[in-house]
Amino acid sequence: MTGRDGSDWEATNYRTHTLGEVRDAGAQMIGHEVTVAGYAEAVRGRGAICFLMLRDGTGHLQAFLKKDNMNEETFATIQGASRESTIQVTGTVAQKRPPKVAEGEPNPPAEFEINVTDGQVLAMSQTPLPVGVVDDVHVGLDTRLDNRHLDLRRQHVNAMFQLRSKVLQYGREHLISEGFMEMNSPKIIASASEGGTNLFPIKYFETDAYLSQSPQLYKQLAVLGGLERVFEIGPAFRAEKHDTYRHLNEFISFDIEGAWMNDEDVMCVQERMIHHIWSQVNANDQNLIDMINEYKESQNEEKVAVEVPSLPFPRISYCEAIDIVKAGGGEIEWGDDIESHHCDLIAAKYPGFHFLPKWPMSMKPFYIFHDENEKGNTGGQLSRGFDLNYGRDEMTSGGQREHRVEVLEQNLRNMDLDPLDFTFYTDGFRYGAPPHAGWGLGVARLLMVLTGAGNVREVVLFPRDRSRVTP
RNA sequence: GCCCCUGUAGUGUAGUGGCCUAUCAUGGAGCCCUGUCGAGGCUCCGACCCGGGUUCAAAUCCCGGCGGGGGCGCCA
Repeated sequence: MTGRDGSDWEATNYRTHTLGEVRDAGAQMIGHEVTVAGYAEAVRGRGAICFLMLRDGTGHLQAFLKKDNMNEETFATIQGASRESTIQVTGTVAQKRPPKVAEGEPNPPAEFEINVTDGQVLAMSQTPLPVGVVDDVHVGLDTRLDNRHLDLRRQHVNAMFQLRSKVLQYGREHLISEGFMEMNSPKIIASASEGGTNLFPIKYFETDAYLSQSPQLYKQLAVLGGLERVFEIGPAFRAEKHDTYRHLNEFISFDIEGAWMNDEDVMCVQERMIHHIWSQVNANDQNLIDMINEYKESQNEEKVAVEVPSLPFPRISYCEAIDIVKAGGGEIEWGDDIESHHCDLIAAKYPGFHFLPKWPMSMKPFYIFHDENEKGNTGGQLSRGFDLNYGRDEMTSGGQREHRVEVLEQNLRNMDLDPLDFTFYTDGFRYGAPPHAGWGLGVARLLMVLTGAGNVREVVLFPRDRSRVTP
């Protein structure tokens, strides 16, 4: 049986063929008996015949039911099924009667259908649907998320999550090709791993613990332990009361860390990975992009195009970025954070992917490396920390890490943190430590770019934000 | 935490103190027709977030609560 993307699926007890398979290979299957199953997208016809439009994960196919050809009761049950009910039918593949075309118009390519001889309703759908699956009415995001199980059946939404899976696949694929290995770090941690951000406290037996805000310190320990090149795709939790289109309190972070590398080295890894992802999507997944665009068109939204970015991505150092913002009329001084409205000014010049390397050390966490000889134009200490932005939005934050344990401990003290709270981490540096670097990328942010989604919640299955913990 | 906007059938909307017995689309129920194909035709169903207040009169104005959206802040 042919599955999604042409993959080979074993027949199951519920179907011998997928709908997409009959749709595509119907010409060779005419007269063959098949059993298929799917959701009832439409059930038309109330007389002696009935058209049942079925949908499964591979596509749509019409089933044609005639009272004379089957058990009367079975016919009546299927004819009376509500939209989205799951239905299994058995019948023979036939060529569909061609539609009437105007004089002189070319005949459309042959289509196929199933002449049903038997079937059953597997589960009847309740009516009315809280979210129409094929209806051309706009649905608010909140309603959609409350009914994600149905929202997900909508073609363009489904396509977004297929695309998400592809992006992760291509990203993995690329990193593995560069010698990175996949790892997992604990999500239950004993103390604030970095300070700064707010953690979710949890009860861990008789002691207090927190949900991990980042795999940062653990992936470094793995590298120090000799794994050299690691990556992790996993959840990160932030207890911040933000409420924007791009923040969530639980998100999937795509992290890497590599030994014997500096900030520039890992920026190169990242741009090669993103280039690979875009190239692969461009080559293999235009059908998913088309589904998304089909919907955008119906809503009069701007369509998305997968433009493979050229390498290398522009590098705009923090100092340069400040100059650009100032030249654009923005109010900013060296040492200030580059905020969203500042990013708009930079994005006007660099609309696509661009790195922002060499931030002031004072703005970066204690584990970021700095070279005492690298100072900003006002004399402030620079770091080897960088961001990757797409337009106004931050995708990644990364950098070379501090591998000198005495500097690490001094950095902690400089940031009012107690080195004694971090011995689980700093101990890893006491017996020789390779210089290393890495980054963390927000998967959903990347998906927003690729799908043109205006809200990060659209590309996260069950988003967790300030006011949503269900479903 | 701050500011602005907003809440009408299952869904998405129209509505600017009396023209509201509340619009339209989609949907649901049913009938007719039917090898339809975004099927079509007809009938019906279905809503003003909650609680106060102003007024002769409130979906509409005011206050509070709850929900939603946007912006800011916060944010390795």
